[in-house]
Parts: sequence; structure tokens; C-alpha cells
Amino acid sequence: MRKDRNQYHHGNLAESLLDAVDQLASQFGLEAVTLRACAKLVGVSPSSAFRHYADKRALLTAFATRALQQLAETMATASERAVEQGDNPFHAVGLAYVEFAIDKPAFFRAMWSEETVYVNDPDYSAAANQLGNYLKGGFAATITDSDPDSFSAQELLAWSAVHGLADLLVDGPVGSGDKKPEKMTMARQMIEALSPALR
Amino acid sequence: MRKDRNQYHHGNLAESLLDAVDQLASQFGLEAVTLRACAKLVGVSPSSAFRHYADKRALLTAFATRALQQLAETMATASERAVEQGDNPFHAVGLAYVEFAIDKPAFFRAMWSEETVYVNDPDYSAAANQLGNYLKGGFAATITDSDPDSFSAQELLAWSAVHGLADLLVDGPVGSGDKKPEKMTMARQMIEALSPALR
DNA sequence: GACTTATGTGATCACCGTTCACATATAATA
DNA sequence: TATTATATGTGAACGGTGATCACATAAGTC
Repeated sequence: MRKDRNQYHHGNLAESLLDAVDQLASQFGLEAVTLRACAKLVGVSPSSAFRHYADKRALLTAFATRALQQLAETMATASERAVEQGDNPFHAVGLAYVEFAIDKPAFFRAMWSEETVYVNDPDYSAAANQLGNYLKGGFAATITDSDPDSFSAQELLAWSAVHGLADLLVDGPVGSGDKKPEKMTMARQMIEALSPALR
Repeated sequence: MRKDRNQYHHGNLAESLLDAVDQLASQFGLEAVTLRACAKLVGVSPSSAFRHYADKRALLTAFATRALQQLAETMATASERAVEQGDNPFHAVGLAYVEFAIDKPAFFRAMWSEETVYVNDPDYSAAANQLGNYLKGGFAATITDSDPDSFSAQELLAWSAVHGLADLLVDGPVGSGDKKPEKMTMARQMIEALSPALR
């Protein structure tokens, strides 16, 4: 049973503020995310946010963490499905990475934004590490990995290529006029072109 | 002969404001760049900036344009030198790209920041196009290119990989604890690992 | 020298993140 | 249940921010 609104106590303000960041960032971009706008959206006074987050930056850090987890989840399911269907898991993971960036550019930008995030926050870095592991998991079937604890040159290449394309599509001059299908085709072709280097 | 300071008219305020952005961004990060701080650094009132730039965003666009030109120049000389010395020009251009990002992270961030830049500004997009051409120039000796007007899958792969590594090094979780030499070694190894895909 | 145009100023605005004393709700204790 | 302690939300205030506008002053033109 959920609490009634119009209460003095909100009940789950920390999470609701994250939802507000989510909504504002998705609709108007990350730059437009304002503490006051978030509070207003939730129906709460601006100062109340500081009971749950030390900073605006702390709020953005929590949001970035959520984005990392979401991407990791997306990639994990893509990888599983690829294994089930006998497809190349790296292709699936790479495509999922790019698709996430295209579908949720605000999340993608927030995720790796060293200037607006406390990168040493334990939750954040844990999520970042977990994402790295899913990436390596996706590569595992494709790349022969001598040292599973550090990124080999080939693994770094794979991540760099996928991340670079995603970033160029979202913030760079690549595919500016194209819609999602064209962008995904570019991603497929690029990943295809990459495979000779991953043997 | 340059104008005396302590004048009512500054003489070259537009350029000087760009220098101020440069200095503040390099020292304190892009997020810390403030119109008022720039004006104070130049020794001028805050409102005077609006005589030369419509917006803060217009100022950042001009700064991003300058950054693009600087990177293009760096890459062009790297490419030339590589050709002279018989080295692989793509390697040289790719390394120059990564090195630029490491040395001047604020420039690198400002360059591709769709939310803080007017990406349709003619000067900006011209500089972005020129940079793309230099990139293709660097690739030219390495990659067989059927259509010189659009990026082939291999060219896109090469740019994505180099750009992605640069971005992961600057804003991502790769090489966080490492100094520049280690990062450049990673770049060399990644580019080396990429070459099988560029034939 | 008079007029026009370009450039810099100062006051002012609404909005921003942040703080703090205070109000109110929930939980714990007696 | 009554009391107390703690967690959570409020409202007013602060300085800093981007932006505007009437005004002041310089430079360019005739």
C-alpha cells in the first residue's frame, strides 16, 4: 500500500528526485537539469533535496550510477540472448552499447562525465567496474584473454571502438542527419570491420 | 604597436575572452568557466562580453572551434612528419589525437559537447569538417577508400577506436591511475591491435 | 568639427545552488 | 499512551550566474 500524497513527508524522495533528473534530462538535456526544477517536479521544496544528497553533483552521481546499472543490465541480457541463439556475443554487446547511447543520450552523457560526477563515489565506481566486467564477458567468447583481470589490447580496442562510435553518434559529427536505423547500420558495419582484429 | 591598456576600448576583446576561457578551462575545468570570471580576467565588465558573443554558448562555440582547429593542426603536422620519415601516418595521426586529449582535456571536452555548443554554427561545423578531412588524410595511406566523400566502415572504425580511447582516458574509467606515458603506451598497443582490421 | 557607429559600463532582473533556523512527521522508549 | 528523539520537509535568505538595457565613451567618416 502506497502512501498518500499531499503529505508532509514524501516517503521516497531520494528515488523520486532521481526520476525527476531522468525525466528532465531525457526531455531537455542534461544541462537543463536543475535542483529546483527537480524539486518542483516532485512537488517538494528545493531545500529538501539536501536531506538526501549533499550536492547537486552527488545527485548527478547517483543518476550516473543508475545509468551505468541500466546499461550493464541491457548488455547482460543482450549477451545472454546472443549466447542462447548462437550469435556472436561481442556483436550483440557492442550493438547494445551503441543502441543505449542513441536511445538515451542524456544517460550516456551523464555516465562518463568526470566533471559533474564524484568518480570516487563507491556506488559509482562499483557500477563502473561491473559494467567493465560485462563488457569483458561479452568479449570472452570472441577474444582470447590471457589475463582476465586487466584489459588486453584487443579488449581495449573493442571497448574503445564501440564507445567511440557511440560518442561520435551522440555528441560528434557522425550521423548527424541520420535516424536510428542508419546509425545502427553504421554500428553493425563498424563492428563487422573490427572483427579481423579480434582473433 | 599594440594599444595601451587602461583604455576604455580594449581593442581585441573577442579574442582575449577566448584566451580567458582557455586559461580558466585548462586550470579549473570547463564547468568552472564563467562569463563573469572571463570578463574579470580580461579586466572588463561582464556585460561587455555580449557585444562580441550573443550567448555564453556562443562563446563556448568559438572556443570549441578554436580547439578543433588546434587539433587539426596538430594532426596535420603529425601526418606530414610521418610521411617524411616513412612512418605509418595513421599511427601518427591516431597517437596525436589521443595525446591532444590527454594534454588538453578541457579542449577535448569542449570540442564535442553538443549541449554547450551551437553545432550548426558555420565556423564550428567548418572546423569539424576540416578535422574529418585531416583524419581521412591520415588514413589515406593505410586504408583503401572507394568513396572519398563519405567515411567507409574502416575509416569510421579507425576514428571510433581512436576517439573512443581518448574519451575513455579523459572521462572514462580507463587508465585512471596512470600517467601520460602509460596512457600513450596503451594507445600505441591499441592502434597496433587495430591494424589487422585496416587492410 | 559634427555625425554615425562600434564598443564598454552599471544597474537590474530572474534563476541557480546552498545554508540554516524552524516546523512537522515518524520511531523509539518509558 | 505520553514523551522523547530522530528523520524529513519548509521558507527565507545569501552570493553567484547569465542576460538585458539605457547610457557613456571611443573610433571612424564626412
